Amino acid sequence: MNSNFTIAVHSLVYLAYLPGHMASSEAIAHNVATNPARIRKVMSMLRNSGFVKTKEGIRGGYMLGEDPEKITLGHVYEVISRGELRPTWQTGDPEQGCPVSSNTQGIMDYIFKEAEDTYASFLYQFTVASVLQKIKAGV
Amino acid sequence: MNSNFTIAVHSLVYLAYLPGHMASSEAIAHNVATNPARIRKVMSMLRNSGFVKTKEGIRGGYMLGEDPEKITLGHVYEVISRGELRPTWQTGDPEQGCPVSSNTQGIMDYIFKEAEDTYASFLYQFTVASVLQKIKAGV
DNA sequence: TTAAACTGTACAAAATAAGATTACAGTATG
DNA sequence: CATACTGTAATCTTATTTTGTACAGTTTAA
Repeated sequence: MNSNFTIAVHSLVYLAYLPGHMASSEAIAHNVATNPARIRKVMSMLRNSGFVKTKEGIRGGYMLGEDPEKITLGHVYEVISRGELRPTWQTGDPEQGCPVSSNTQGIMDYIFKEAEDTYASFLYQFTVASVLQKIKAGV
Repeated sequence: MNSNFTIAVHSLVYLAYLPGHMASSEAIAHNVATNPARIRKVMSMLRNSGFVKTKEGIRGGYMLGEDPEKITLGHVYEVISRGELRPTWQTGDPEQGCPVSSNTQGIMDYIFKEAEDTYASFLYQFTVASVLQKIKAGV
């Protein structure tokens, strides 16, 4: 898994921290400690799902597209990182006669998919607002 | 996450498929489609946890150290991959005054840890025996 | 109508992680 | 004591992740 999910959550929390304010990719990048191009790429994905509104041109930037109480980390995860939790390396050899060699990958695919469902479900209990609250509480 | 968990499960299932039989790292590597040194590294971890018994020297190799019904994928995951599910990249900057920049990483650490607990718990429902059964059933 | 401050996107470079390969000391077996 | 194995480390190669650069397109305002 790459860190786009972390960056998405951090950026959304930052926007929730500055309500009604347009933040540029440069400002967000500085807060997140990465580069503006990467922020813009992640924000593009979030915009396609309605989590943020973007505006081009002078005085443009990003702001939340929904109430921070309504944006769950589970939903953000689905949009940004679904499918990236499992390793891409493939075990065994489909051409081998031994069923252990040829069929284990298929079972692992199933197990990884179900396990990721569990993982994503867990994340639905958190929202951008609840994360911001924890941050303010200094937990 | 690297693929050591997949390799561990595949190797254990292979050993369960050949009960009472010593398999060499070369034979396992051929079945898994990787190299013997990698198999030996993973098997070392499994041996430290009692999942397999190893024997050096001529006619040596590996065999299961427990009943395949008793080896759960959750336990194997804990031993092989615990802690590797989350990204290593760190968001924000602890030196910045803004609490969003300095505290988001801490919250993400907590969320990733809890989410991984959920992930590992899910895996406890599977055993080496149940995976082998699925393979034999051709699912 | 044009300069400035932005996003959107693509591509290349650098850094890091994962996997394969090689090597060799140590250990049983016959 | 030769052989067939494990245990482990070092190194090489490849894949992935992250960063950096560039530039076309969009909006604002003088």
